[in-house]
This record gives sequence, C-alpha cells and structure tokens, in this order.
Amino acid sequence: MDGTGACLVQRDFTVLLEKEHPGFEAARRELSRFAELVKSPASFHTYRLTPLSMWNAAAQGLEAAEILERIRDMSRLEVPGQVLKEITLWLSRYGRLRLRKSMEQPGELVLESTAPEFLDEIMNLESVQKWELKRVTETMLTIPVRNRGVLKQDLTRLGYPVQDEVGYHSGQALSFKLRDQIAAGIPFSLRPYQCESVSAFIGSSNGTEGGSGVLVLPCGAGKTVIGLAAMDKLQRETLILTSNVTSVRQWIQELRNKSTLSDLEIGEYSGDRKEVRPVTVSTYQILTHRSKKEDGFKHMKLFNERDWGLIIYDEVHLLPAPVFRVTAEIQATRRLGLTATLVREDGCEKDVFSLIGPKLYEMPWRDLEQEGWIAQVKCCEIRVPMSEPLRTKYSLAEGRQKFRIAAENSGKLKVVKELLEIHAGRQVLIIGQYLGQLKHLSEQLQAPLITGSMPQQKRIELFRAFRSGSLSLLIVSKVANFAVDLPDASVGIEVSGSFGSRQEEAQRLGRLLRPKSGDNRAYFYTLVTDGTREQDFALRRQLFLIEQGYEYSVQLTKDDDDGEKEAAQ
DNA sequence: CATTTGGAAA
DNA sequence: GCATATTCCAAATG
Repeated sequence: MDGTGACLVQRDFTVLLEKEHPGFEAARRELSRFAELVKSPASFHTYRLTPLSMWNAAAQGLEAAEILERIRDMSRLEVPGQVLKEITLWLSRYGRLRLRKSMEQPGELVLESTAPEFLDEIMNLESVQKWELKRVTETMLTIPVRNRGVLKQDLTRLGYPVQDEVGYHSGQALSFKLRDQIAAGIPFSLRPYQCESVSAFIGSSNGTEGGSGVLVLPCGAGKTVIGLAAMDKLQRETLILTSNVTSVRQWIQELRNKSTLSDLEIGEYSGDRKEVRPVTVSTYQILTHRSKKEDGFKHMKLFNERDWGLIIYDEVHLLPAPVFRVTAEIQATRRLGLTATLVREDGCEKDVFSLIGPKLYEMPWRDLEQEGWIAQVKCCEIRVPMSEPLRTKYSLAEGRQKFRIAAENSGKLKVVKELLEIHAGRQVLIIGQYLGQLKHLSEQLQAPLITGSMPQQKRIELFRAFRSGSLSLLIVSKVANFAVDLPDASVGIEVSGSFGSRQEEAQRLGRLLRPKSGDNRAYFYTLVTDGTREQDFALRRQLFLIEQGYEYSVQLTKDDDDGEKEAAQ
C-alpha cells in the first residue's frame, strides 16, 4: 500500500496484477496460493478472491493473518475495508465445524464446533433440515451416516465448510508393487514433488489429515505416476475415472508398465469393453450414459460392484453432476482428485471441495519448469493472411464451409517453411485436421504423413525413426489424439485445429512437449487465418492454455517482408 | 465382428 | 443466450 505494489484489489474481490511490474513474479506466486486466476489478457492478470480459494489456502495450513498481510503488502492502494472484512469472515469459518464418528451410535455422525453459535446458525438453516440434524448438546449435533456427503455439500455451498474426520472404510486389499518400466530390478522412483503430493494425500498415520482431496499439477508433471504411487501406499482395489477413452488406455498402459499387476487384474470399463477387475479404469461419460431419456444411470453400479478402497478422479474439474451425486453417497471411500486446473464455474467447484476434498497440494508449473521436469513451452499464434481470391471465396461461403476455407488457407505453407528453417535441427510435428491439406504439405515438404488409414506396422516404423532422430519431420492427422505412443518432439505446428476441444488441445501439448535435452525449450505454433472465424476458436484455446500456465503470444505475418521471428530467440 | 449411424451431453 | 462442434456410447448395419 505504499503506492508501488503490483496489485490492485477491487471492491468486487478481483485483484488486478500488472504484468510489467517488478514485483509481478513474487505477487503471482503469492496469489496462486489463495486466489483464482480468472483471465490473463494483455497487461493485467485478473485474480479473484473467493470463499473457496480461501478455504483451499487454509486447508494447506495458511493462516488468516498471513493472507491478510500478504494482500496488504502487494496492494498498491489501501485495500477496501469491506474486502478485508469478508475475507476474515470466510476464513473464520474454516475448521470450525468438524465431522466425526459417534461414540454411542454406530449409524450416526457427530458434527461439532467449539463455537455453539455456529451450530445455532446451522440449525436455523431451513434447507439442511432434510438431512435429519439433531442437536444433542451445546457443541454437538448428530446426523445419520448416509447423509455425510450431502450435508457437507450443502453446508459448503451455504458458506460453512466442514472438516471431515470420520475416516474411511478400507476396501478390499490388493497386493502389488511398483517397478521401473525399463528394468524390473531398478526400484521405482518418484520425483521430489511427486513424493510430496502423495504424502499430502495420504496424510499422517492417524488419518485425520489428508485422506481425500485434490492435487493440482500441470500437464506433463506425471499425474498418473502420482496416482500409481497413491495406490501403492494404500494397496487396495482401485477405481480410476477419467475424461475420455484415450486417457483410459494411457492409465492402463502405465499400470501395466509400472506395476506388478497382471493384465487380469486391470480392467477397462468403456463403450468397447465392460471389465470390472481389481483395478478398473473408466470414463465419466459411460457412468452418466442413459439409453433413453428417462432411464436410470445403469453404469453407476460400477461404484458398488467391487469393494473399492480408493477412487481416483482424473481431470476432476470435468466431473459431471450425476457423478457428484453418487460420490456424495460413497464418502466412506477414499477419493483422490487430480487436475491441472481447478474449475472456475462456481457451484461445481464447491462440490469438488466438499465431496472429493480440499486442495491438498499445488505445484506451480513455473517451478517444474525451472527444475527441468517439464519443458519451457513457448506458445505462439501466427496470423496468416488470405490471398485476394481466397478472401472472395470465403466471404461467399457460409457456416461450415467458411471455417474450412480459412483452415485450409494455402498461405500457411509458406509460414510452415519459415518455421522449419528457424527450428532446423529440431524434431518437428505438424498436426492438422484436414487430410487434403496435410497431403499437400506432405508432398511440398517431403515428409511422411500418418493418417488413420496407415497400417499400424508402418506407423510404428515411422514413430521409431522419428524417435531415433533419423527422421526429423512428421505430419500427423488427428490420429495423434489416439496414439498412446506418439513420439516426443520439441516443436509442434498446428496448421488446422478443432473448434471445441480445448482440453484435448492442452493434453496434446502436454504430451508432445516433454522435457527436452539441451536447453529444455519447446515451441508450439498455431496457424490461424487472419480476419476469419478461425480466430474466435483459437482465442478460446488460448484462454485454456493460459489457465494452464502457458505463455501465449500473437504474431502477425506481413505479406512480404517478414522481419525476424522473435519468438524463436 | 468391424464399421457406420444416431442420440445425448455440455 | 443460441447454436454449434465435439465426444462418447450403443444400436444398427453389412
């Protein structure tokens, strides 16, 4: 508040952080602990202070006094009194309500608080009365065990977070070991941050800390490995839920490679297969699938088909509402949420907090980058102009056609060639949507093209050549999305992208751009035709990647004199 | 049995 | 705010 701080704290609980400010980096680091990044356009990053962001911070042991002090320190101007007051109120509610087992009644849980007036307030909330609350003493009330989840969910929504200390049902034992995938003799090793995050989840031995909750880690940080390590600690039958089939296959591959579990102990529960085994991997989609509109969710029974000791929710920010409902009923089972980005849509984020658990650990991507665990990625959108005849064609076409014309803009070839020159000597992958465009590029650049119709054997050969370095340029269609063994590259060029799937995009990027030998840098370019609808979609993708922590820059190409490509320097 | 088609979700 | 593309699953198809 000395007039020089990097942040502006506004009355609506948003915080503007100035990018060019010398204190930017330090402030960013602080804010990431107790605020949510909302958007990051040109010169200011916007964060928001919410009850949830405060509780998550508190769950990680941050004290109210410290948070308030940090906010004051960073703020350029006097922080609005109302903001400080509200934050203090939010934080004062954390940890005041504890849920534990009843000593007398096995079918009941006790909700207790050292502050009786707190319980008074709750008894006066009409909407939670349906969960059969009974006031037994000044400091205690009881509820039936079955309402554990829904009560927490409601109270959290109403602003009263509950600390769940009931503990867990252990589930069916399953004995296995982790192993190094390369040589069976080498013990499995975790990176330091992976160890820390697993410890944060498992918690102390008395089971009051950790237990259930969410770990936030950037793409490429090895989330599956952390999941495996958590399984290893518990040694119980496990249900793993993820966002799509590709990810299901990836989990299964990792389980096979890095654990002593036999193939018969690992099941895939998807549209194709319906295996329920000691370790089962499935998607959210199949769980919420209904044959007819008014049919029940016939796959939800998966939650009860075995005696699971652990449920892993991968990409927990994508968890759909019906799965929340079932999750509310199985609060006795340990739950681990994994994500690269905590959700921003309200309600849903609160349900993750109350039903899966608080944020137990967060690894800032920048730290991983500095320590060399993931590559430093530079993302760049390049605006490619259209030729005059093409522009005419574009303006005459409509809807779908428009997009395709823009995507297949032949002017992109020139840009690709330039990029290849700049990054000579690196392994480059070109990714595109339309086969015609890719074929053309393949001919012009003398590089092999992998499409869905290419036989598996041939693909593997090309992947191998690329991996060994004897081949340095590969063009792939969207089969890249499904290839589990897609090789490593340090430059990705997207010549035409899909409209929606931002998450797919980030996943692709995270997988393409693993740590690099040498300078540990990687580049990702998106080629977008200037002045067309393609831009709008690219904008959405950008936002997503920015949320993930990637830096994005936009570059215009001029028709002739191109100047230098600073992006590569 | 593999591929195509349709419907639902978000 | 509507529409649209995307994605998955399941039923139909040859």
